[in-house]
Amino acid sequence: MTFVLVVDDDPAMRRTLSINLRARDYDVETAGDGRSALQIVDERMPDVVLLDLGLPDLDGIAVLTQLRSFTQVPVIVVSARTESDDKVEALDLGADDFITKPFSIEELLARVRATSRRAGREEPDLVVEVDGLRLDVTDSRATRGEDEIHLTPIEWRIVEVLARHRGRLVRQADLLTAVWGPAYDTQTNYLRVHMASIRRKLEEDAANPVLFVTEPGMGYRFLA
Amino acid sequence: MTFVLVVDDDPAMRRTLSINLRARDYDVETAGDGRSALQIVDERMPDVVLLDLGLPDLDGIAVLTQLRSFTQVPVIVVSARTESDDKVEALDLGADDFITKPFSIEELLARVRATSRRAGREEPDLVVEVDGLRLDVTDSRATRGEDEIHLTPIEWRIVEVLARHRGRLVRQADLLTAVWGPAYDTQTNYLRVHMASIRRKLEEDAANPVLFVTEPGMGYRFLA
DNA sequence: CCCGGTCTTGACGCGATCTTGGCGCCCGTT
DNA sequence: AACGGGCGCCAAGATCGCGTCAAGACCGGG
Repeated sequence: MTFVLVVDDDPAMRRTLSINLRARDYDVETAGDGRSALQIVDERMPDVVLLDLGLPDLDGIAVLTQLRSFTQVPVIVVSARTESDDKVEALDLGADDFITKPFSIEELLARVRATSRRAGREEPDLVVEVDGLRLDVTDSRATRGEDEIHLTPIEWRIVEVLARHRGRLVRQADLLTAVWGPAYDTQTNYLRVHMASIRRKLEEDAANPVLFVTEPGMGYRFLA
Repeated sequence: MTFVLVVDDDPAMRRTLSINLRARDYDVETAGDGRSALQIVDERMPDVVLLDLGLPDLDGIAVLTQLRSFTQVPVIVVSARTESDDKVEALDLGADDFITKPFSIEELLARVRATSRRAGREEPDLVVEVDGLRLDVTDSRATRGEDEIHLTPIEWRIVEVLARHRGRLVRQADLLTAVWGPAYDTQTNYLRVHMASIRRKLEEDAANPVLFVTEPGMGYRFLA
């Protein structure tokens, strides 16, 4: 998932952007001033930064300069001022794009897409290894030693959800909606059947599961 | 020296931009319509293209689409229309930046600098060799031993995407958007047909593919 | 204007995958 | 001891996804 940092001193703007970005499946963090923005970038390294120029403490331009001193993170500068000088300065300082308020959410999203696409962003794989078994969830690849293990799409989706909540209980309802969508039938045994085949493929001893354990009446849990 | 292609139907605009760009030591070529623009890009491969949307023959959007079908050259779209839809469309089609008329020459120059700077991180040639087969993706050339193998534009785009993610699973949706743009039809068999012809040309035994393997329900994977 | 290459679109068959219903076991409750 | 909920398991049938083929649309060049 793409991680976007929104830097703006106006809480309403932060809120609007957050809601819209999250609705498109972006992971969003916000900052209201330059210092916290720099800190967040340093700690969490976003995929894209939306940077408003009018900040209370540091000038946006100063933030950009400091950002560029330690990272190449893609930055889209947002500004109410349309003066050309601002744009020139921002772009020359290393901004990747520039957008003036007011703007449509669609345009912003398009610029975010374009920018993160250019940056060739790649998220690190979600990989789980336990004795011989290796599960690369993002790559949908499972191996035990040298042997490839083939999982079907549905099996991967189940494993993925469980792996993302590694160690924690995932309720049946959550698992069902995650894999089959919200319109699933409560009274099915989808899970029982598919969990069985997952265990056959991934467990050493499918009859005594160690990795994929069931919590009767509640759900399943992936131990790694 | 940076080589810029200016595409605009207004001779006065071409002239103004040329003068200003040349004054900054850019090498400039101009085109007044879409066809000649495409031809120039094909023959001389500029470092940056300034593309006006209002062209006499082809729509600027159409030019952009065609450009993107054979090159990743950085494109800055210039338009008099400020409607957000235009921007969204242009950016999603692969434009690198968007600027609306009227603009100051300084802003334009800054965007040109920013765009060509970004493009400057150039990638090494992508060449794959496996037994007799040699795929030079950057060059769009394929050979087996001494024999040239001809791939069509779409086939190259598919191969390119897969080769860039060599060994990793590329999901159908990603492949589709990479080749046909974001507005693809989910229920199509583009991929099936084109993968078939790619295999006929590149695999030793097309019926038992070794290089381009399919992961049913998920996507394709290029093994090298 | 025709022609060759390319891309799209629909249809079909086959194998993999998913669904569905039923059965038996374990275990806690009555 | 009987019962029932919850689960693993199985196997048959339905469905899906893919490769394949062929016909038509489209496009650029001669």
